[in-house]
Amino acid sequence: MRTSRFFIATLKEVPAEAEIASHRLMLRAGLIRRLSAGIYTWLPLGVRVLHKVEAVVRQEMNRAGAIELSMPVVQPGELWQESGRWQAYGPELQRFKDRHERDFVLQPTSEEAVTDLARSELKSYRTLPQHFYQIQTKFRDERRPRFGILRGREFVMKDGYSFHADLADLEREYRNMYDTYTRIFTRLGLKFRAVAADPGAIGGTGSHEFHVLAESGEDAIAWCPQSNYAANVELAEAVSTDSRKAPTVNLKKVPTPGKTKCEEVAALLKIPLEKTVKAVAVMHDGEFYLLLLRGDHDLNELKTQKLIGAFRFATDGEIETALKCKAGYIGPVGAKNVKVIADRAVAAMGDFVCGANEEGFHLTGVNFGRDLPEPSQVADLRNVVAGDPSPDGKGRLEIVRGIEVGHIFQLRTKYSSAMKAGFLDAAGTHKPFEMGCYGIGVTRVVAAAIEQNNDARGIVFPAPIAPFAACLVPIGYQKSAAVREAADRLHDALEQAGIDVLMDDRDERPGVLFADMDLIGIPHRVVLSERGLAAGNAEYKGRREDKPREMPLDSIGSFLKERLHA
RNA sequence: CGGGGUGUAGCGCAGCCUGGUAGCGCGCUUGCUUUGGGAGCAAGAUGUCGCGUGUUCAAAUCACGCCACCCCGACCA
Repeated sequence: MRTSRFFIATLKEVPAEAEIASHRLMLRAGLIRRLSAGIYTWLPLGVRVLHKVEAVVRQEMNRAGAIELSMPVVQPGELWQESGRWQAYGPELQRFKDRHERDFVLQPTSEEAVTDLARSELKSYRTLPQHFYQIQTKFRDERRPRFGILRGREFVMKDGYSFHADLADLEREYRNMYDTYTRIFTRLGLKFRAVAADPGAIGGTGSHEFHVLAESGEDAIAWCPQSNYAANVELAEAVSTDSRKAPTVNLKKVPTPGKTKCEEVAALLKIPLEKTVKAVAVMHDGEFYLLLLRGDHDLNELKTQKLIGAFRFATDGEIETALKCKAGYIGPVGAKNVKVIADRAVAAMGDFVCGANEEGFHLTGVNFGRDLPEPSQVADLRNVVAGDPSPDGKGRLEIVRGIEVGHIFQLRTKYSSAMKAGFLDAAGTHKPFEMGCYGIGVTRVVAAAIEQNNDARGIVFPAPIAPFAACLVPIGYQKSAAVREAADRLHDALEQAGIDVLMDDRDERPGVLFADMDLIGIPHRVVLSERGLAAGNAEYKGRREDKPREMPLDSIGSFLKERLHA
């Protein structure tokens, strides 16, 4: 391919809308353009990258025994009412009516459509197992689309759905997909990690997320280098190995005017933050709860919800009614008629500091049993932090950030039951399908890969997803017949050898050509110049390398081939 | 959805406070020069100043309303 016949749309200046590296670079390199909030056009260069990712995904899915199909983006609302997701989904689900006033949705995933297909086509255990997948456009009306392609409203996803006669077979396919995903992300050249996850709104039991590791990731992952345990922070169990020590000091009320945060109180009293306890006030079912956490710990809302059910934070008014004290100075001591749940770490504390339930005062030297009753309940309420013991007991946790690019679930019979989708088993009894579902954010993979692979000059594409494998930069193509002839010949030879090469034959100064090819992130670069050609040489440089190296022109082809297959 | 911010040429921005001729850099077009890391000179083209209403002799500029977009939070997979 020649740039003169392609479409290069690089930008020298950075569009103001882009905050993170991948978004900035995708705009600047001319991979995408924004059409509306969270909705992007994929330019020719971007489409090539997208197709490369799709090709790897397709190959590995096929190899794993899944079969590709394609389901409609527009789906009847009826099906969604049947599964219950019409009600369960919030405004994220894009609904609309057709001219006959019938309800439709834009698919955010396709459980309903595929389950509908299965119930009419898969009627016997003999037709099982079956795994259908598609690579399709999805739409979710995100409350806040951001980070360009990373959290857009329209995106491309590989979504696969498997149907099984029993749980054992579902679990077999689940492991198969775990391995397949591991192969896919490895082949894509990404640094990633599979982590235990919360099944969330899709429902079901077992679930793993695949995260590309990147500073800008929206998710926090707890992992243990010693054991390779990994879980989303939402889910990772916080274990406390401390045990409570006997009280050594007396209870004392100290003035802390204006100090409402644990950090401020700790600073004022010159004590470590770990000696303070914060009380988080929440409401559930009209009942007032005080959740006790160590000052340096954060509430895990997911764990809390699992423990007490759907809850919300109490308003200042509710706090004053329940405790007769302004928010900021509340605590468990003397709290009447409220449920107190202590985090495990708090339950192990002695001589701690907490709010006195009196404006402007805190208590020091607080001890359970002596100064207040033991908490009515002790539970895991907090997010794990770096240094916590790993829940498997084999080391200490680190916290890394990741971008979720894949998620596998065991749905079990959530959809098949709701939609009466089942089969006859060998004994002739009707059973609902055991279902699995497996997603990969294809467009998100592109952004995540760039997030993980870039430098000051631009994108550094992993070879498997680079829009072109190599670029050819002839210096003075439009001026020098010698350069032109040599470049044309090399370009054609490389293409014939099956190498995806982009020759930059634009009439631009060398600096422009170099800068663009670097920005676009093509992994291998060959430069031809009059000077080099006179000595029979070409010049090679890898995108990650600093210095180019000279080599004989006629060895470039075989050299590149070797590099590409390395 | 709550809070904050921004809408002026394809992109990045100034002008607005203090109302009166629409500006700069990049990009684009043409010509000449230049040609190994985003060239130089010269000449040009490009604007419903987000939309609407109002105030005024006069609105990019002031007021009100709306819309779009961005950021933080909440929410969500």
